[in-house]
Amino acid sequence: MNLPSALNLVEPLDRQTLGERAYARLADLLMSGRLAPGEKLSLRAAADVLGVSIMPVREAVSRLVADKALEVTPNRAVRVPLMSAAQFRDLTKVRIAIEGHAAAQAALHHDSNNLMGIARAEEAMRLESEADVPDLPRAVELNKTFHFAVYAAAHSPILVEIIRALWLKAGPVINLDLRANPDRLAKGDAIHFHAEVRKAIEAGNSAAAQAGIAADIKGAADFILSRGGLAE
Amino acid sequence: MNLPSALNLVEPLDRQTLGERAYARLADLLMSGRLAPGEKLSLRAAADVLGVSIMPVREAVSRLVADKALEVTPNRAVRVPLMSAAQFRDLTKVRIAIEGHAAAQAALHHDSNNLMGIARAEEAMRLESEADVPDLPRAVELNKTFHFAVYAAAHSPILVEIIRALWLKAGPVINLDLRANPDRLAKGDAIHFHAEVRKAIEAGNSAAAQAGIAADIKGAADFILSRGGLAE
DNA sequence: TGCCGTGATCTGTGATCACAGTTAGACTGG
DNA sequence: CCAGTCTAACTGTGATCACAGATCACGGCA
Repeated sequence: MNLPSALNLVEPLDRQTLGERAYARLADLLMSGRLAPGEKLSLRAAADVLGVSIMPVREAVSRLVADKALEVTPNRAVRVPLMSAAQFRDLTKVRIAIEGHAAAQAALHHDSNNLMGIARAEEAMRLESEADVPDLPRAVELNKTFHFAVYAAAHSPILVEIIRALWLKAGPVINLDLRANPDRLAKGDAIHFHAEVRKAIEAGNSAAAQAGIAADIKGAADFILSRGGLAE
Repeated sequence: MNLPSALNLVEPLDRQTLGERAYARLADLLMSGRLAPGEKLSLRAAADVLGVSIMPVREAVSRLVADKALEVTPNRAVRVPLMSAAQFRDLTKVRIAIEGHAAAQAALHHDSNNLMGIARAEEAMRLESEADVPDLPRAVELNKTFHFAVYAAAHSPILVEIIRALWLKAGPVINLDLRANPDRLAKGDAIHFHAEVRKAIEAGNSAAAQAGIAADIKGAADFILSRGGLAE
């Protein structure tokens, strides 16, 4: 190991396996709500769309099933799980606890990079939602960007990973709805809470950051529940 | 659906897939620390041991990799991840936050069934650790039983699932060590904290339940860290 | 008209094969 | 005795095939 000396900046040639890419693709579909609860997913059809054999898709799906972001029914059919109102309430409570905790940690442990990322993400989403004709899919994406910018500031990879898994479950329910209803975005609740969270984190006020995230999550969840589209 | 009339008590023939069984087996090995960090795992060898082809093992492993309970190195070798001290501290902090939260919820939402389960689990582990020659693997198992009896009392399936994933990561580090060192078990810290947790939950004292679990987790983690076996 | 058998077609699961990349060890040349 | 090379045995990944079970539409019987 004596010679190279020069280019140490060669990144290790990210050899992404097809399975990983398939996973990333499907996970994105779920998180952004383009796959609706109850919707079925055929391995072969998905493989066809992705232009690969079913093997990579199988790996991706088995991961998502492990995360309970997908489920395979006793009748051998893969679909995105239907969520009962009770389950959704449970999920929301857990999200408030964990994401709230992450926001509080972010207020305590952030660095300047984090602040910049959070501020930029907040502004991007604010601009989009104040546009005359907001691009809803883009708003959903920007909302995610903002939240994860906050959580990244907690400097806890494990926490971020857990939250990602939660979003994988919540995405189909929440974002499917948001896509169909510009109303709530226009109302500006999310924008308002996001600003509060940003200011709280900048001020190092962990309790306020936690409360802001909790209010944001609860607001969206109550909106979904009030529309009564959930089973049982 | 008019005719059967007779046996309504036929359980739906739990068709467990080979992949699931392989997953359960490997997950158990990890959680109980029988697979040490850094240890390599060959798909074909594992398939051979389990008496199946490599397909079910592949599914099981890809799930565990998704959970970061296993990892596949850039050189194509699956192994139990090595954990740095920093990562272990992060994991411990997250565990304290989440499992503490679950214990607090358990104190608030438990029912009598839960109390019975918790009391029974606590006693079983106390008896084992007070034996002349404690069966360490069994003690590890009973410790897990107790903790999950507590978390089940929170009545939040999602929370329990998250904690399970955390134990999958912590198992190899913590239980490998515990298996080799009866000292800490004999010292009785865990037993002491468990009793406190049980009493707190029975009394509906959420703060005390949370503190007890936190102390239990922190005690074990500090013990591991003090032995300095972790990298970096 | 209403119901039930039936077969074609689809499902996920599992096994097997092919392949490229890695590793370890014997071997060779200095 | 050590550095280098080459080979043989392994690794996970991906594709393909085989199969049992589920689904659904068609058609005939009541």
